[in-house]
Amino acid sequence: MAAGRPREFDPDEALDRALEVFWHRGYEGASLPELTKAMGINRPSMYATFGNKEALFRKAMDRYAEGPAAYVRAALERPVAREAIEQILAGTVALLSDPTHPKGCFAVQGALACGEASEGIQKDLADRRMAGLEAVRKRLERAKSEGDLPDDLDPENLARFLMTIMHGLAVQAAGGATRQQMEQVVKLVMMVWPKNVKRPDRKN
Amino acid sequence: MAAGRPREFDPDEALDRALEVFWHRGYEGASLPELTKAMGINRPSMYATFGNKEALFRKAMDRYAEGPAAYVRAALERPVAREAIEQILAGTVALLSDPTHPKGCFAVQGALACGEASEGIQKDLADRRMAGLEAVRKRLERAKSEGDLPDDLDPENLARFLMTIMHGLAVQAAGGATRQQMEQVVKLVMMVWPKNVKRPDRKN
DNA sequence: CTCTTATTGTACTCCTCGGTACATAAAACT
DNA sequence: AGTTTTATGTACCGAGGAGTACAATAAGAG
Repeated sequence: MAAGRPREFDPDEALDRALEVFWHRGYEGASLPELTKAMGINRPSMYATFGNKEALFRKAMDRYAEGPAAYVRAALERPVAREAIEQILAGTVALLSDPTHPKGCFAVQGALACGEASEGIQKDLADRRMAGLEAVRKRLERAKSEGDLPDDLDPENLARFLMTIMHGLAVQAAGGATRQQMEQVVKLVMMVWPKNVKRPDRKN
Repeated sequence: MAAGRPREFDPDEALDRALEVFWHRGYEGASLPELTKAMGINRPSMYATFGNKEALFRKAMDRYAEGPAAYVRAALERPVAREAIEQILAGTVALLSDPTHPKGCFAVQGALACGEASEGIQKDLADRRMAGLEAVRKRLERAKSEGDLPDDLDPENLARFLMTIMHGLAVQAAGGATRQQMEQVVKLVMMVWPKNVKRPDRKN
């Protein structure tokens, strides 16, 4: 089989650049000229490699989940629930205030409100956020079954509370809040989050 | 002075309709055809009355602050800080789950991320959110001076915590969260919010 | 009734958008 | 070598965006 002319760019790297633009501008606010310029390629190369703007955005979503947002999954693996939540919030603040990324959260500002043509993207992003909620909820269910969470607290409500904080911080960051300001909010949250029930080193 | 042909629509009502469209679609996602159709007028009438799309959006911002979002100001006038905060959160949930309005918060999703051309709008909306933060902060400063807030709590941090909850709820609502789900979050917040220090009826 | 003024509706303008045709270039295969 | 295959770059396409020119219309002023 003939292999043809080799590609002159790294698709993963180009995707990372595209993610940054979508992150900064949102799906609709990111134009193809701005995207391709950031990616360092021309338009036909983008279409040949990624399909179209929508497909590029979806691949950027995956990239975000596996890259910048991977800290959530990692944090949830902690044996003690309270530490998992603490680590999630620390990771959130770190990401939101990382000067090497656009301000805010890609999953929030990628397509929070949009024209009719982008409603599919909007829904998919909302589903991703919902998946995050589910992951936290499941982790808190586990904590409850392990006696790692007070009996009178509902994992679903607590998970939604945590997502509310995360998404609220994302809006603060988009509006220019500093790392210190967000850290203070997290500090308040952790002051009121249920204290450990089980010993840190007992299980898992 | 000759008065000319009379206007055939009510500007305030038309502005309300425009607000709903901007609320639903965001600044960039709202097209002029969709706007004017909802307003029940044609394009030249819109330009003659409001200036242009950007001016229309800014007037919609004012309308939002004085209308749907006016509950914040009202709540802050309550004599007891904890009741003020409770009322703000109740009002937030009520607004976010009001089926007569688009899902979510206009001030958050109006222009959270956008193209370069709309950055002025984006900044102005962020300033509005910041003004809300300032109003809450001032109210909590007052509470502190009145002995209505524990000494070890910083009004600024607490205010930002509250805004984080409000904006986080706005994202939840945009993603389809129900009134009940949001109420549960608020319940959790109020469980941990500092209890009254002064008597409810002493001052003011 | 006529003149003036301001709104209305249609039909445009120009611009940018996402997406693509097509010719050229650079590799592998025979 | 020549052929095949794939990527690149330019230059385009139709669609939809915001904004406007202009003629028609509806009131008050004289």
